[in-house]
Amino acid sequence: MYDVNSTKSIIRYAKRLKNKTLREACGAEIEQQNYSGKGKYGQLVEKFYFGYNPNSDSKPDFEEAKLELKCSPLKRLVNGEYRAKERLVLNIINYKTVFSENFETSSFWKKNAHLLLIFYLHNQDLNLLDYLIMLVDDWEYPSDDLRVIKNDWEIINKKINDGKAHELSEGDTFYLSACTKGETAAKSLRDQPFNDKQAKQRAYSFKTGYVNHIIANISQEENNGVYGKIIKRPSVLDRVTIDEYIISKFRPYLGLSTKKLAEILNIVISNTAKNFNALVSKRILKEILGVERTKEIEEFEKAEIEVKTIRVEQNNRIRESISFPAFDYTQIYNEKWLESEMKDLIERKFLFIFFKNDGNDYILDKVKFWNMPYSDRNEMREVWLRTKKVIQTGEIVKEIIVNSDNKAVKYSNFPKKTENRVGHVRPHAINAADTYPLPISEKITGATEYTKHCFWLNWDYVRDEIYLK
DNA sequence: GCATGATCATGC
DNA sequence: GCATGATCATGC
Repeated sequence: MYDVNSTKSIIRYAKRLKNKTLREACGAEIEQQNYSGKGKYGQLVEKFYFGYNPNSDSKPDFEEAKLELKCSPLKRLVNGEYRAKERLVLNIINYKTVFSENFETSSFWKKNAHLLLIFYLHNQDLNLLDYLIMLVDDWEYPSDDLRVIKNDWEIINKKINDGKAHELSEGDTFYLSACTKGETAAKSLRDQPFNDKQAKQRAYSFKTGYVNHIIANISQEENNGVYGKIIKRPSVLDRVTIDEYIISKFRPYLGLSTKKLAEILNIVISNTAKNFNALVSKRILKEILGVERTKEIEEFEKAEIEVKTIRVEQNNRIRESISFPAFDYTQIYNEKWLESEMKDLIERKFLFIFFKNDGNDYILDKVKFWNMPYSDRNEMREVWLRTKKVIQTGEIVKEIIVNSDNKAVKYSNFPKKTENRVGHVRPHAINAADTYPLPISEKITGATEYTKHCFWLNWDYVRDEIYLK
């Protein structure tokens, strides 16, 4: 089979799984398997392909070869490409011991310095024994990634040392994050060393964006050049962190108008677009950070950074609240908050680019990385729960009013801006006829679909908590 | 002036 | 053709 002392031998043996299913690759005994739960696939591979019993040791799975085995699902996009279905969850963070660790000697590094990765194509219609294994390879971190990951690890450790384990968020970090682990909030509470408050159990994980980068590397898709890097030389990150580096790149352009910036950076965009500033700022972002126009910013993709462009008026008023993508009513109906798309979204790291009105034009004013504090995420949870309730009851329409243009305007029961300091729900569609299906028919109208809506961050929240802070 | 519903240009 | 990242429009 393979030599447990030889990294090469293990990897070679693992690669034979490619283009097979577990049913094909393992003996008949796998048919009688009796494993369950989320890590089931990995357990089956360990037991029936590699022939050892799964453990939850602090050591790597292949101790002698210092290799940690990880199995993770892929999904297929409409255009036929493959992407990570979810983040890659690594070892659990033991709040009581990690605070005294150094990165180099940490439980994270001891276990995960060298990964053996098996990516299979998830398909909810199939038995998991019949999932097709698409990619198998080992993974060691490129030096620029490793610098970011080490800094991420230190950010997480600092928060635990500051007695803020309960406030940890995926948005605190770039590639390596502290993701929640466990079915329900109550079941997963743990003690932390420097605060009496219990904290949700969390595990180190690689963000989905970072896993996509690993996949692209392994399958050598990256050679077709979809990504452009900000960090050209990894040693840059010896002196500054990645966020400091990015902010410093903006500094020479602060105070310049969009018009001037477009001129300097040779950007031609018709100014009739509602997202004119956003398009300009995206282009500016790439020009300033030295990324080709046609390419995506690699570090932003890996860290799943949400870029938001904001116009600020002279009196600091921000005219518009901040939208997110339209949500799927049925999805929210079936989700729990902890596994919800919205929780994922607001736990992300944001890059806010503020343009301020100086009377004539909008001036590049402030550039700021931000992620939502713990208490505000809890408020957003209330907005989400209220939204879910409205969908569940089917009581969506509050009233329909015919306006002066003889058009019917629908008013909903979704959470309003006045109800919550942080966020609200409003339409986000091409027009009122642009809808998504409802899981429960609308009570008053009987409609089975409803105008697309999304969650918004309140404009005054953005002003007070992000722009002015 | 603000809350809330409606809508638009762009790019993939 | 549709999602995205926004801004516009109306009425109180």
